[in-house]
Amino acid sequence: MSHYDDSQESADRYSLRGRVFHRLRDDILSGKYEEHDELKEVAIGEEMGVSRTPVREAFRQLELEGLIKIIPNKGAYVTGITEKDVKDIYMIRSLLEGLCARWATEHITAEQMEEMEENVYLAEFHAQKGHLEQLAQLDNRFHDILYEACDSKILEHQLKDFHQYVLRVRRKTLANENRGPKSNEEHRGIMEAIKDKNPDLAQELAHRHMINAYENMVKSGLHEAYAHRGDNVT
Amino acid sequence: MSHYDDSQESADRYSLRGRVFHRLRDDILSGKYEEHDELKEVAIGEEMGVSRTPVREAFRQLELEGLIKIIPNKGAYVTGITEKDVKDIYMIRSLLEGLCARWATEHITAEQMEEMEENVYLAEFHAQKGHLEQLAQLDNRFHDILYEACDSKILEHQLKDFHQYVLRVRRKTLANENRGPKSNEEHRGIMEAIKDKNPDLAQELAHRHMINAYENMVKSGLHEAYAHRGDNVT
DNA sequence: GCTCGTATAATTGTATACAATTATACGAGC
DNA sequence: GCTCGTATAATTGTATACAATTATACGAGC
Repeated sequence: MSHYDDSQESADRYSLRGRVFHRLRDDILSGKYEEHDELKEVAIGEEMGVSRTPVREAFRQLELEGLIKIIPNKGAYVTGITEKDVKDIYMIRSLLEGLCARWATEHITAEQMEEMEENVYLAEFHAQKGHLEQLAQLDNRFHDILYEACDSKILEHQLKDFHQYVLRVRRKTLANENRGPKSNEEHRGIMEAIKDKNPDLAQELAHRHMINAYENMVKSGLHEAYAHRGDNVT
Repeated sequence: MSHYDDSQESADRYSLRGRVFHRLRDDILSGKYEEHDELKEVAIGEEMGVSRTPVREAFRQLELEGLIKIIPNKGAYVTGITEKDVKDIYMIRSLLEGLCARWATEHITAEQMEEMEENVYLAEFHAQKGHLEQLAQLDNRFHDILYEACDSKILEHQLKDFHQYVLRVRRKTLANENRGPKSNEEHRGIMEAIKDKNPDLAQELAHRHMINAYENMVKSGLHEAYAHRGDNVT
């Protein structure tokens, strides 16, 4: 559990180990490697043109991130994520997003408030135009702003971790054609509650927002999962 | 974020790397190494009689656990934990312990229920006798039972992680002489709510229990912190 | 005395060699 | 054809050598 650094940044991108780590992470999250796939040190090393040492170190990190499981003397295997795991994560997230919105109400800066408003208005525009790709990106950004605004390294890290983890089961854009605009309406509600300095309402709306996102995901069939990056699920 | 394995167990204890990892972890949590201390690969290696390779791999793991920060080409430094971090963790935990108690109400097994009851009765006995050490251990065990009973690998792992992390700021037993019995009374309430299959009450009580634990900790001065392992803070 | 630059030492980063462990191939025996 | 055991190959675990980077010592110049 790394509370102090964004796991995104912690493993530096410039050392060989950092590059191996990030690339393997992307490959797992994007679905290039699937559950139960075995990752072999030499094969990965040759593929990326490095020796086993940085690969091994990257493996240790991936294991703690929960993306692979290392069985001593045997090998490294890509881990899966069950539907129950996804549900649990969304339930946990719904509570923590609520807390985050509450704290954001108390700690948001003028600049962050500004960007959040802009985000909502811009998203409304793209929703009308049917620009799903932009909508998805604004959705992600909305949550990042919220996480930063809560002014808690610990909570921010926790939520980003969960969000990242859930990327693995993102569904195809199709399912989100209906959700996109509705999601943005909910963002507007959260944004206005924060602007009005109403922590109770902000918490409640952010909480519901996450539950709605989950229910929508289930309804549109999360099962065959594992889809494109950049999709909009929040 | 490792959702799939208890970080306790994931790094196997039998490889050199695993041993180095666990020993360094204990040393940091117990306060042998303090904030900003630098960990040098060769020094640690010599001290434990191993080469740099396992030490380096252990370092990568400790970094993701948030216990050290590695600055590329420079060194590994023990990270600190601020009072705000502790507060944030307790607020987050209070929500998640509530959720955990709710889920436990729905999923607890007969054996777990049995052990939980036993735990509460035994703790009451030790509280009357003034056995602080036993009380502390039963307190820890109570929470572990709760975590296991919620039947969610994700939530269980999350809560254990937080609990472990907070060990770093545990205060001396003294401060808990009053808290011990009170804490056990609260455990009894949670236990009975679970037994009565009352999820709302269980959630609320577990939530409050954690907030009370935090407030007690603050009242008795968490500041000069860093104390004995096995103390009772929940 | 202070600042700066350079030489040297210390330290981390990476590759590789060898040991230990596990997987695979394949034939003996039934 | 099936089971088992052994030889061989493949793979991971650990130590170590060398490269690259950073820290330290120390003297020149002001």
